[in-house]
Amino acid sequence: MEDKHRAAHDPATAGEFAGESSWTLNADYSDAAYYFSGERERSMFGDFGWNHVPDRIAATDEGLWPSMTGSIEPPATAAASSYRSNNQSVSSSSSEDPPEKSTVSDEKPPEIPSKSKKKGQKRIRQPRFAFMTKSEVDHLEDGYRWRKYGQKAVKNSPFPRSYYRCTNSKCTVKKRVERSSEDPTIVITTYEGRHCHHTVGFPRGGIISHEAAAFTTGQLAPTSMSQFYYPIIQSPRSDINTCSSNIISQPCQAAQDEAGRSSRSTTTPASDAPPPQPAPTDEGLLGDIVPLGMRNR
DNA sequence: CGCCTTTGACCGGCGC
DNA sequence: GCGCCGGTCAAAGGCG
Repeated sequence: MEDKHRAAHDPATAGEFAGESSWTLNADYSDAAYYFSGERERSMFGDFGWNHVPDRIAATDEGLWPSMTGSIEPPATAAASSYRSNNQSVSSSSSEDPPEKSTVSDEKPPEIPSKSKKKGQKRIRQPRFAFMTKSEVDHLEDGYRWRKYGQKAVKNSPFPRSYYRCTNSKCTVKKRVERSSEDPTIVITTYEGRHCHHTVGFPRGGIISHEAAAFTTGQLAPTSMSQFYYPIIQSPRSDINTCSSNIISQPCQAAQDEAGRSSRSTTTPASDAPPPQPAPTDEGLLGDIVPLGMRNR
């Protein structure tokens, strides 16, 4: 009970409970989990213009997940530039989504230990999206490079939770990966924050549609969005709820800096990006999307 | 040599 | 106030 309550404001944990609890549809889609499955969800992707939504989603869309997380990446298409600009314009309206430690590298006094910086600074959650995928591997390929910075045992779960951070020093995006205690074949991935750079490798055939882009950038109304997705996470806590719609789009400063000084093609990975990855196999990429849907508590 | 993972410790939030 | 728990840090070691 307590855990469930805690889970209510913890998407990752919440996803874990998704299978046993119900969720109220919350307009706060900045902190929600989505689950897809079968033809219906496949059609959902279609509705969002995700061009390649094969049986195994990830097999084609390397940039899919980051996009879904709200860490929108400009599509490697003509629409890219327009959406980047949109993101930036939207970001200006974001009162939340402060750099948890993002721009810290520039702002944090070097003499202050990184740990102590958290003192007196209330942790402000960034928009998060959780997904459940059926996969043999824990760390699903999503087109970005991640560095593991922690692993913790999860209460009531035999499987540890891994914490990853985007390797881009200017990017604050994090993600948690854990396995469902109920179904070990299900990997729960929770993204937090927004990428401020391009994916390492772009998906073949485009990443995201206008609708999806709008969705992930918060430009698509939650009401309309809910027609296609099942946000199953509610965030009872005020600090999360209050950061709902206005934190959806907040490209980090680095993104704007890069955009300003770099004229690189949208298909060119960031400087920190390694060479394009070899053709991925199904395993290791985003696995089968697990159907969950909504339930009533 | 650089990047990454591992892992124990630490810190803050929250419930009781 | 205390204890639990999630999240993060950072040193150490491994790997290519």
